[in-house]
Amino acid sequence: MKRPGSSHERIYATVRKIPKGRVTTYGTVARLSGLAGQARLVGYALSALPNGTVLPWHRVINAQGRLSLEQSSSGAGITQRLRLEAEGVKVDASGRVSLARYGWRLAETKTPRSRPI
DNA sequence: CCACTGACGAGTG
DNA sequence: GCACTCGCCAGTG
Repeated sequence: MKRPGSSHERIYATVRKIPKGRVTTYGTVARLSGLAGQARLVGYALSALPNGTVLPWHRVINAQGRLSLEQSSSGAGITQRLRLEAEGVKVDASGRVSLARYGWRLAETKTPRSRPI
């Protein structure tokens, strides 16, 4: 049953489920939160994150496998990159991440092929 | 209530 | 790979 609560809470709950060393896309988070097709809502929810909220938001990237924040030329983009690398996720110079390698859930289930680690 | 903006996704050229 | 368009929802003035 769906709870008429805030969509933000569902999104936060989903983001919290992302295992360490893995990344996922906004669309995936939206889907797992019951908000399929509303990837923008995820981005909006994360942008409205209260100060001091504990959430692995840095594991959420866009469908292109890039760090949206880094693209937007924001200081936070650097933080996301550092946090990902600290977890073992390799980030390209262009802020690109291999979804085929670190992709969580969808990418993992849809592409169960061997992962050249 | 209307217009604009925003951490997106998918499609098209 | 890049630029543009449409669709989606929420917040702000």
